[in-house]
Amino acid sequence: MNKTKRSIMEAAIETIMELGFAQASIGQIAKRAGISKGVITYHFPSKDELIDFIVTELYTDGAEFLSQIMQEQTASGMLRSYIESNLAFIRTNPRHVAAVAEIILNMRTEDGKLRYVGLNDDPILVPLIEIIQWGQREGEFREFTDFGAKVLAMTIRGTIDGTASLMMSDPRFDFDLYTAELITLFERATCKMGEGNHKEDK
Amino acid sequence: MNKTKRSIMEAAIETIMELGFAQASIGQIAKRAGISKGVITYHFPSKDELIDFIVTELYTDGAEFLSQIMQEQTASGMLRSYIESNLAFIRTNPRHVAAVAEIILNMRTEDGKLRYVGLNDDPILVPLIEIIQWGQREGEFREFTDFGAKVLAMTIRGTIDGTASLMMSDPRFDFDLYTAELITLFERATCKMGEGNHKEDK
Amino acid sequence: MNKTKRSIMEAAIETIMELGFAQASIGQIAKRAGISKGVITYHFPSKDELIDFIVTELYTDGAEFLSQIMQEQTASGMLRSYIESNLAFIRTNPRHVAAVAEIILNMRTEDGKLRYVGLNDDPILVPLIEIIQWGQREGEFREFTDFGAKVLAMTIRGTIDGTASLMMSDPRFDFDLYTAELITLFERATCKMGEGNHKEDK
Amino acid sequence: MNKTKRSIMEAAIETIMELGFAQASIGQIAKRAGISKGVITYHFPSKDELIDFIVTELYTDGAEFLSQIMQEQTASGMLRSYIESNLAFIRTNPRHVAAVAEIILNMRTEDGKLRYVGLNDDPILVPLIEIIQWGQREGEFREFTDFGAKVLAMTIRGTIDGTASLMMSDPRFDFDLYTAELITLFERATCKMGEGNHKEDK
DNA sequence: AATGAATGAGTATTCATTCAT
DNA sequence: TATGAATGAATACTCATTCAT
Repeated sequence: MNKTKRSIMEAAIETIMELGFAQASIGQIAKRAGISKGVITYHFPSKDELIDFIVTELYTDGAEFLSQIMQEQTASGMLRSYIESNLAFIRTNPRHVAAVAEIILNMRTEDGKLRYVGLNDDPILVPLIEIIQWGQREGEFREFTDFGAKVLAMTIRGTIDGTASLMMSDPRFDFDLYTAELITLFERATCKMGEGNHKEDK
Repeated sequence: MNKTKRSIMEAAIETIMELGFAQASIGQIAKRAGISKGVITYHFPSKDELIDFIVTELYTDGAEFLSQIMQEQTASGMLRSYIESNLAFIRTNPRHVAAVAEIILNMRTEDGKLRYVGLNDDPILVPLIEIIQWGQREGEFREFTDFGAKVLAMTIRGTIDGTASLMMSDPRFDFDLYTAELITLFERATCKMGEGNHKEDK
Repeated sequence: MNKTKRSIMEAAIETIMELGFAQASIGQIAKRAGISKGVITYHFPSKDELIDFIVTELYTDGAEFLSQIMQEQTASGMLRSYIESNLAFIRTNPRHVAAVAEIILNMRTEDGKLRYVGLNDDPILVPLIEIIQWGQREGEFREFTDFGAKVLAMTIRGTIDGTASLMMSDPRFDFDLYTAELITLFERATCKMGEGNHKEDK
Repeated sequence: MNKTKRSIMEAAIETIMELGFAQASIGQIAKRAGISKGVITYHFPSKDELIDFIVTELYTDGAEFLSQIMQEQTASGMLRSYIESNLAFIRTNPRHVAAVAEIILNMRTEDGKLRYVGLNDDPILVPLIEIIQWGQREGEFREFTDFGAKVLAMTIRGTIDGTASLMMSDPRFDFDLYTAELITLFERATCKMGEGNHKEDK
């Protein structure tokens, strides 16, 4: 919508990727946007609000993109869909995703505490844990303790969250292959023994 | 050996944990060490050298600690040993490990490039990849493409690397249970179908 | 043109004169300019660039001022003109000249070497040496070895360069008289014996 | 006499020559002397006293060396002797002389004023002025106003004072030739017309 | 005599923010 | 809307000096 705000956001993402969050000063962002510093503080009363805008924008995009996940009939289908759609979203804008990851890991409040909830915090893991527990109840997945389900969920989430920077650091990164490998990996990690997974990874 | 240097290192680790790498200024570190800023620059000519000291010290400790991994007869034993010993090392000094993770993710050179090789860089993954390929050759593990082995290695490494901050953010963190769960998870992810792993994780 | 840059330059000159180059900190300059330190680094990205600006500005002014020297018909006229115009230029802005002399004598690069070519370096002496050699060829001046011409040139240049600080340390300094005395002195030093210089110095 | 003090002085001179006065910190001096900083402050309660020692030592040496100047019968002989002996002294220890010149030009008191009297101050010029006025009274030299005599004295002194750094910046510097050229130059500048100085400087 | 450790004031520079135009 | 100027706090680092050993 607001063209200037978006272009500032793009420049900020570019700057964060290039210099890291801590070095992404308003001056550097303005330089990359080809505007003066004042323009930024005009559109974003404070730097915090610019950062917030970048994060929120990604979450809004993400929520929309990911709203169609939960239409699978089986838990393993759901897990596959979860991984596929998350990675697909990352693929649409890896720079934005990677920048927000940088922000989340580094942005702090005045008293030094992380400003955004960690990537491994419960609310984020809930959907995954629910998939796992559903699969277990249905007999599709192996046994999991509550803690085991959480550990798996964290592993999956952590792997997904690492994808964007992985993708950007390797120009020949094969996204489809990577997705297939991860799905295989986590299907193996969840399935019951003796009951092979017959799916042909796309 | 050198008491002051170690106490400065401890204070630096504490500061990085509390405020994050970017906010861990010499002033803040000195305050936590209960000394004046000058003492730090006396012992470490530049902040970079202090950071380097913190990183190197951990690597030295780690190299010693991990030197006894490779004594298993089977690939799955080796994988288990790899995970166990890495986590055990993290357990000995999670704050130091977490601080170094912060450093590696954030420390940059003047031109904005990451100063330390990323956690997912090949050299770090090599031992893991070799274990996986060995298990596959021996018929212990399932089939892996080269890329598949690398993806698994990255997943394992990423999960291990996330442990320290996980451990510190949760005071009731059950280390043994977490270790067992991860071993189970990755044994499942590697084993052949139909040939269950019968080991009861300790 | 740029008012603030010029006022910063003026304050810097004043500070260098008052405290010396080494003590002329950005803080002191800002204090004398009645502005905050930030203004200086806003207009001059680094202190070196401020210093460079001060030096270059003087050289630009000087080049313009001195461009009309070389219109005399005789070597002794030229020498007189050289001295007169150099001193006249110093008179226009002795503080600036004296400050730049301080800078040239003291400004060093990181490795400790003088940053600006010395006042006695060849390029600066060339015009003077040419005048002397011309006068000798024409039979106006006495005999000079190459080295003798250079020594004389250094003496003349050194005397001229010392004028600004001389002038400023003595409030009753008589500029015209000083100029006349120097011209007499160096005419005597160059002229052939027995052929008096009959000019009445202005 | 005191070996350590002298070696510290030598190191200080070396440091001042290499880095300039402003950068000649106690640390740098200690490094060049191969001792710890503490040794310096042990022997010299403050840096100022070290500097004073360096200056005083040179003046003591100089006073002794120059005490035999005034034994010439004529003013022009005296002038020649003055120049010769001053240059000869500089030749004995050009580094010390150059370092002290650096000190005199840069050392300041707390309030920013030059600590040592300038090189062009009256007391230093008095002997030279007396020689000139004597030569004029005796009819050996040309007419000089009081101010003219002072200007000449300043020129001579300035030229002599510049010799040390000149000498050190040029490894092929020919001291004897330089001395001869200066003597010729200033004899010409003082002599009456028509009464040539017939000496052929070697 | 000599040393290493420690201190605190001072340095240039970076930067988010404010403001007048 | 947009800009350039200005501010003041914070940063890493330097250094003369003090002190215990």
